[in-house]
Amino acid sequence: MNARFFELPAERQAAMRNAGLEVFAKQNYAKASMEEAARLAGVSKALLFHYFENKRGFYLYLYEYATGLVIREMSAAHDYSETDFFNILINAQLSKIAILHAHPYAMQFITNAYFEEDPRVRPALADSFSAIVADSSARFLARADASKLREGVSAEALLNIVLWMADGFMRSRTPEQLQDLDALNDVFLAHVGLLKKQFYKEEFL
Amino acid sequence: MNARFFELPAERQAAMRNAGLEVFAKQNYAKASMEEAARLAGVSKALLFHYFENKRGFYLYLYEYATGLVIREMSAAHDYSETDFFNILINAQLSKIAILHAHPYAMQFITNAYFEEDPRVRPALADSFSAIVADSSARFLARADASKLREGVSAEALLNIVLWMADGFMRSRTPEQLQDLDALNDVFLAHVGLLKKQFYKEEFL
DNA sequence: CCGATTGTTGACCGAAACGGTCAATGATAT
DNA sequence: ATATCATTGACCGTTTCGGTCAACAATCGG
Repeated sequence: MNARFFELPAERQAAMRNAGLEVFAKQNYAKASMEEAARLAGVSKALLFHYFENKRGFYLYLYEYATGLVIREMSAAHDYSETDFFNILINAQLSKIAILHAHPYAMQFITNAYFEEDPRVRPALADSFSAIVADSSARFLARADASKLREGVSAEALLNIVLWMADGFMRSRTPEQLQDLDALNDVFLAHVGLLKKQFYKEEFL
Repeated sequence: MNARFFELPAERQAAMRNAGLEVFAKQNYAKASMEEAARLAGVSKALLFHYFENKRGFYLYLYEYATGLVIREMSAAHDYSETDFFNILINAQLSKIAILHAHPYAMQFITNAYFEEDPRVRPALADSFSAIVADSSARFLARADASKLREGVSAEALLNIVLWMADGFMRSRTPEQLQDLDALNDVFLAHVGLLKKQFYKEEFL
């Protein structure tokens, strides 16, 4: 790619990046259109090809950008000293909410990349990132303090419930709801608080 | 449309329908391709146009089919005498699971149709179906017996949790997992059972 | 004020895919 | 044998695809 891209005003860079993340988040590599990305970014198609050698180069730059962004944001907010079951999950989910608020298409882009099979880009996509995500549940369960949970409550099952719920919650948000970060956090915290109240032994509430 | 379509062997009808539901579930009306639908159905594009006058006719037939299917399946399993909070939700979700098992793209097709804005089809899409879905939560809350819930538990909040969780659960299923209907039901029931155990007063367990 | 560099675009290219048509083929049933 | 009908490959004109390029405009160092 053309390194002069990074000399552009930040908003222009962001416009191209966000447009690219959007088209590749909504379709697979083959079907996503550079023309549409340019349209969404508000620049000419020729300009996109001026900064990125071709579709593949654009895609791979976005991949690097999105994975870097998510790893950075997720680990920045991570507190390794925290052991409370719900607090760990809440912190992780608040980070995800913040990412989705600031970069609505970055997560979906990464998810698509994980399943992307196009031979033009598949070999260039690392599995390291997916590997980190894959066993994050195991690492969570190893660290989270399950002793605060009421008798007979499976930590794995409760983790599933919270993760599925968080996923469903985020997906059911309208674009307007995604705009209001504080309201988003409040609603999520209120519901997870309800879970916590029922699943923790009384002495830990 | 050509009524002779219904004289075809059932598998052939299903192949065309499922292919159509798939392409319109994955893309909006404008971007979805009749060519791809034919490819997925394993028939020639000309045959599709033989049975459906044009893209619009195909889409509108699928809309009618999908909404009819979902309404039929959902109401067939519905028990109006049931008032238990969790049982109502479980029954509804088991119906959804069965639909998603048998017609993996019908639900997403309907969701897309709800947001479809293309002027060629938008005017022909009824809002009656969406209206039914929209206030189903209110009707549920009016009928469900919230008195079994522990002190201080909001029925609305718990409903959200279960719905979001069910949504996240279904979305995280792999295609292979979607194949095994019994296992699907078991996993879902186990998790919802865990919720029930914590949210119901002890005398109702 | 100059010329060189760089940001930006409209017009264009050949190829592919689009929605849609049609003549021809093959099967079936009377 | 004939009429009916399922089915398709080839084709139409149009649009969109990834990608290129010449040209214009802005900026900047001398």
